[in-house]
Amino acid sequence: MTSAEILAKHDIKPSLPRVLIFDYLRQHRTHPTVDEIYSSLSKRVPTLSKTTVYNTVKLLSAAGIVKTITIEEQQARYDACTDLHGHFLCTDCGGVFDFDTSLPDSRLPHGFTVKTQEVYYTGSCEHCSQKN
Amino acid sequence: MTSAEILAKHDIKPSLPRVLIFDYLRQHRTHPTVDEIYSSLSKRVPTLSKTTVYNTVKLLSAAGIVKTITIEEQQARYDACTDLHGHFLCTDCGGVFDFDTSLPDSRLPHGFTVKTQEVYYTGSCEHCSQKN
DNA sequence: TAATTTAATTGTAATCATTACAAAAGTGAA
DNA sequence: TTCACTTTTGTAATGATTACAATTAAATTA
Repeated sequence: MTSAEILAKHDIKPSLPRVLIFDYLRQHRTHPTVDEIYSSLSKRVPTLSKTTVYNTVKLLSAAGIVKTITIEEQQARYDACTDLHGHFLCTDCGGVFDFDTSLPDSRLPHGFTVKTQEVYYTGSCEHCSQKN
Repeated sequence: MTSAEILAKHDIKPSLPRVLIFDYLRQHRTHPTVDEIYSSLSKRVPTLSKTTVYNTVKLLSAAGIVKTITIEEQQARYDACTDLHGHFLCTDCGGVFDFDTSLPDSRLPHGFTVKTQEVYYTGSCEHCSQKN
């Protein structure tokens, strides 16, 4: 399914900036920050505003078609893959990697309603582990 | 074990501000922010600096006796309880609640070394679920 | 104890990600 | 075209965090 179709299905008008940003996230599974999205796209679309990137990732995240990754204090990252998987932050090189995971077995307090579930690990990636 | 003893055991000199801050976190299991810690303690210790709170929670977190909770974009929260449990952010009222959880069954890429593991859920707490 | 070194704390000033907001541009209907 | 509405943009705030230099406190040495 095209990005425009997915946006439309979620009642988001598939304007050019929105399609570009969503496309970028679907094609770059590196958990980019707003700055990375903006820097890459503004080369091809010089009129793009960073505010639009902020607005759009918030919109896509609220619609549930993009996940906001808050594994770092400094800035948020975004992921268009909403299938179940964990995120691993290498505190040496700063990279964020996917890993396979189940959901944990959780007992929530009574009456709580779940919207999102995230599994975050930190440590050292293979490359940085070897250097230490 | 007293806070001072725990600090000493981790080679952290138990200065007054450090003991106060660690004590505060051990007694207030509400996942306070730096601002909340500072506001509460500065009433009794007017000379306390917010920078010291930042320095100290970073120090305690690096020592592994405090967990940094990055479930929100806006600001970090801190938790002196390092036993296994999940954190639930109510996106309506902003509260952060503990819940019982196992660790998920994860397959990490080869060679990765794990330092911390976090399970974050978002949604609505019981109180806010009822209002909706 | 006094002098000296080292570590911890403080206050202020930056930094920088994010948001607020109002103006400009785009879109669609009548 | 004109009007109403939505989206985008640029700039200016906001606010959490960090950098840094100065002060204070603690530990060490003579």
